[in-house]
Amino acid sequence: MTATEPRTPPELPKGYEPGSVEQRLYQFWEEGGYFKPRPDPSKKPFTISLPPPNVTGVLHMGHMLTATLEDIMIRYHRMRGDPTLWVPGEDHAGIATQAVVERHLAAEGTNRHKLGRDAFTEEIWKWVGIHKQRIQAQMRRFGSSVDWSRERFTLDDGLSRAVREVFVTLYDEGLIYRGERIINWCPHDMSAISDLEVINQDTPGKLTYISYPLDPQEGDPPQGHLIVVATTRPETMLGDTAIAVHPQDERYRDWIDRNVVLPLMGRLIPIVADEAVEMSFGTGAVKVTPAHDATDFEIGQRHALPQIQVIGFDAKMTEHAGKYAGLDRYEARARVLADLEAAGRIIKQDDYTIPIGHCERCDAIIEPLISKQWFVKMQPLATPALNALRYGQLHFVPERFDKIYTNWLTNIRDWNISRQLWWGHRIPAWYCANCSATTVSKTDPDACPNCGSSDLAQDPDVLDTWFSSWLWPFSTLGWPDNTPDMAAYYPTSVMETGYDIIFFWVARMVMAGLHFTGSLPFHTVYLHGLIRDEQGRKVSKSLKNGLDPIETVDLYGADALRFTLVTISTPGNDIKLSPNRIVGNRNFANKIWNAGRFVLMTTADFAGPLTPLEDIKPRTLADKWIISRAQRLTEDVTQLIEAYQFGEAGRQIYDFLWSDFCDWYLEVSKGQMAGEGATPARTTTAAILRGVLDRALRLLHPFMPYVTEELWQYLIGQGASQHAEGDQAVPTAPERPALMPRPALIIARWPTAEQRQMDDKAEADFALLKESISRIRDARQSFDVEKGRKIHVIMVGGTRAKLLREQSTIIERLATTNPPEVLAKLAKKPEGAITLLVEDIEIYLPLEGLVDLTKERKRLDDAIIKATEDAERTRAKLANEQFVSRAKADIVQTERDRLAAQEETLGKLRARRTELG
RNA sequence: GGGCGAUUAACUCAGCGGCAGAGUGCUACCUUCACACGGUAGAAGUCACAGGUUCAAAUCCUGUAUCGCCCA
Repeated sequence: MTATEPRTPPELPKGYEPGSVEQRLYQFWEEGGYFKPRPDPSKKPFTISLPPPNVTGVLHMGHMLTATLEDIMIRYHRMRGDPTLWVPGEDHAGIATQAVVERHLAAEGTNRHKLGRDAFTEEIWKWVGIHKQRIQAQMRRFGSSVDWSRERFTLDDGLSRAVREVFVTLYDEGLIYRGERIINWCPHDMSAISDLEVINQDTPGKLTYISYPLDPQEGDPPQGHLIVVATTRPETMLGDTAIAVHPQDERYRDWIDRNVVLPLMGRLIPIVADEAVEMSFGTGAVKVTPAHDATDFEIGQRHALPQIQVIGFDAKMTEHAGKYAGLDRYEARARVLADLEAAGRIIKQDDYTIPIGHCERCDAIIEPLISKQWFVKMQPLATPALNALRYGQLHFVPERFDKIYTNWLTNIRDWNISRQLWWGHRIPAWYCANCSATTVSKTDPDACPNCGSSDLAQDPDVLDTWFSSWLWPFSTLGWPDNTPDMAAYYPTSVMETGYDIIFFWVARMVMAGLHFTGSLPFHTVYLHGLIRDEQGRKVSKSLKNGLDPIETVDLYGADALRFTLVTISTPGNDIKLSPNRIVGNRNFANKIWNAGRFVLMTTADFAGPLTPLEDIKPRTLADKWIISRAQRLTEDVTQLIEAYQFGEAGRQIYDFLWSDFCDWYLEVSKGQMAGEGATPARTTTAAILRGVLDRALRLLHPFMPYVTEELWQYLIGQGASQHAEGDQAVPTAPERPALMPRPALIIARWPTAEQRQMDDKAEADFALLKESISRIRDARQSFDVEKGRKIHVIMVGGTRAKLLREQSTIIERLATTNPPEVLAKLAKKPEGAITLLVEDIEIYLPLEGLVDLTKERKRLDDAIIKATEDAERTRAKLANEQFVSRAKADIVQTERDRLAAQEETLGKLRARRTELG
C-alpha cells in the first residue's frame, strides 16, 4: 500500500453511541435488500424458519435469545456466500389471543356472544394488526436480518390452505378421527386442550378411604361385607359405575362380579376384575368413574360400564349428581365428605400428594371429561420421526435431547386437535342435518355428497394452533404448492428454539415434514435454555423480574445484549441474566469502537482499499505475532460456529480484540507508526492495523452486527458522509431500491484462515516478550517507582539475547525503561539491583535508592520456595517409571523440558540470593 | 416411580483426561495524546462429597448430598 494524499481523520465520537447507529444501519440493510437471499446454484442454501411468536404477545428475552442465535448463523452463512434465507412470522395463538381480546371486551362491558362470531373475529384481526407491528419493530431492534418480504402468519390464506390440505389428507388416510374420549377440559377457557397443555402440579391433598357395603347375599355374615376404596376425588363417587380389583388379588377374588351398594346414591354397581388396577395402591380396590377419569374410562370400555357424568363443562355438579346438582365441584366434595362421614362410610384420610392438572394458559384446574373431539392418530406419524433420529438423519444440539425426544415419541398418545374457540382455523368438517353424514373437504361443500341435501353445518370448533405450527417450515415457503421457494429453500437447515417446546413443536414438525413433504424439515435442532433472573427464578409477569429486551437495548445497545446472551450460555443450559454482564459487554462495544477510532486516526494517511491480510509481509515480531493470532482466531471461530459453539466463539473474539489487539498490538504500533510519511515501517504497520481490524470485525459481525458494520463502513472509506446522505435518501415509498447498493460488512466475505501465516515461533517469542514486560512493570510497582520514571534495565538473555536486542524498543516503550542493556552473558553482577527471571532470561533492575535489600531478600526467598516446589513436583512426576513408560512421548518431553527450566530458574535464584548475603 | 441437568474464585459462568480460566467485584497505583464504558499490577479456588479407572481426573465410571427441570 502506498500513502495516498493525507486525509482528515473522520470525526468519530469518543464513545460508541448505539442509539445513533442501530436504527440507521438496520434501515440501510433492510432498504438495501441485504436480508434477501442471493441465489447461487453452486452453493448449498442455508435456511432457518423463525419460531413464530404469539402474535398478541410481547417479545421477551427468550425471543431475543432465539433471534440472536439464529441471526448469528444466518449472518455467518450469508458472509460465506451461501444463499441464505431467514423466514419470519407470527402465530395466531388461539386460546391466548382469544383470551386477551375477551378481557378487552369485558372491560368495555360486552362479550363475544353479544358480538357474534364474525364481529368477534373481526375485532381480533384489528388487534393482530397492531401487535404484529410491535413484534416487527422489536425484531428490528434486535438486529435480526430476516427477510421481511417473506413474513408469514399462521392464519394467512396460504397457510390456512396448507392446514386444510393436511387435515383432509390425514382424514382420508384414517389418521384423523372424531371420537368420544376423556379429554382435558378447561372450565375457564371452556375448551378442550391437549395433554401437553396441561401442567401437572404436585399439591398436598388427602387420600380418602371409603367403605362400600356389598349387596348382601346368602352365606354372608350377618353384618355383611365391606369393600374399602381409596380416592383423591371423593365427589366423583357420585358417578361411580363399578369397583375394580386386580384379577390376581387374593383379597377380593371371591367378590368379583358381586354388587356393592353405592353410598349416598343407593344404586347397585358391580365389582369387576381389571389388570389396570394397582394392587399396592390404597386397598387394592378402586372406585371406577368412567366419565371423569382416563384410566376409569378405559376400564369402563372393557367392561361395558355406563358413563355417568356428574360434573359438567362449567365445573358444577350435573343433574346426575342427585341432591348435589348445581354445586361447584369443590363445594360438592366437602358436602359429599360430610355426608359420608355422617353415614359412617369414611375409614380414614391420609395426607397425600396429588398431581393436579392446570391449564397452561389460564391456570384453571383441568377437569377430565368425556367429549366428542377430533384426534390425530400419532403412532404412525411417530415411527418415521423416531427412525430419522435413530439412523442419524436428525441431530440435536446438545445431544442429550435425543433421549427426551425418543421417550416422548415412543409413548406418544393421540392428539386432541379441536378447540372450542372462535379464533383459529375452522375444522373443515360438515355435518348433514338430513342424513347425518360427515363431509371433510378442502373446499366448502354446497351440498352433502351423500344425500345431496344442502342442509349442512360446519363443525363450530377450530383447530389447535400447533396444528398449523407443525407445518411452519414448509407452509411458510408456499406448500402445498411447489413454489420456487419450496424448491430452493426446503428442507430448511437448522431449527433453533427453546427446549421447552421440543414436544409441542419440534417433534411434531419432524412428523409433519416427513409425512407431507417426504423430507426432514431440518437436519439439526439447536435447543437453548430458558432465561432466568439473577436469582435463578423463572421469569414471570407476576414477579416482574424479567428484563424487557427493548428497555435493555435502549440502555446498553443491541450488540451488548446480543453478545451477553450468546457468551453467557452453552446449548441447552438455562441462563441467569444479570445487568452486570451486559454492562461489561457494552464496555466491550465501546472498546472496539475506540480501537477502531485509533486505527482510523492513526492510519488516515494510508486510507484506500484494504490490503488482504494474506498479502501483507510482516516486518516485526509483533507484526508476525498479531497476524498469526488473527489467522488462528479465524480458524478457531469458524470451527466453533460450525460446531454450534457460539458462546466460545464469541469469547475468543473478545479475548483477541481486547487482550491481543488493544492491550499489545495497538501499543506496539504506536512506536511503529512514529514519524512521518510513507516509510516502509509506517506503511506496513498501517496495513496491519487496518487488516487485522477488518479481520476481527468480520469475525465479530454475526455477534455484534451494528458496531462492526459502522466501523467497517468508516474503514472502507464510506463512513460518515455516506451515512449522512443515507439518512436523507431513505425512501419511504414502497418501491425497493436496487439490491445491495454498496459494499457492506453484512455481505463481506467470511475470511479463510491462512495456515502460512500461523507462526508458532513468533507467538512463543512474543509471549516471552510480554512476560518480560509484565514482570518489569510488576517490579516497578512493588518498589514504588514513579509512573513516568524511566529505569535502567539489564537483560541477560543467553541464546535469546538477539531476540531481546531486536525487541528492545518495545520493552523501552511498554515497560518505561531506558534502552535496555542486553547481554548474552553477564561479566559483572550489578549490585543493589532487583532480579527477575523470565524463563532463562535474567533481568536486573538497578533501582538506585529504591531497592530495599531486606525486601528483595524476602522476595527472592519466596520465589525460591515456590520454584523449589515446582521443580519437586515435576521431578516426582518424572521419577515415576509408570509415567515415563506409559504417557505419550511428547507429554514426557514437555515435563523434562519443564524440569530443566525449573532447575535453571532455581539455580539462578539461589545464586542471586547468595550474592545478596 | 422413571429420566435429565447443575454443583469450579465473593458473585455470574467457561473449561470436560496432561501445572485451574474469564467477566464482574475486591486491593494498590494512574485522568500518558483510542478508550475512566479506560490503563497497569495484585490478592483470591481441597473444581459439592465418597469411592473407582488411569502413568495422570475439575474432566471418565459408580454412589451420596443439595438445588432445579422434564415425563408418568
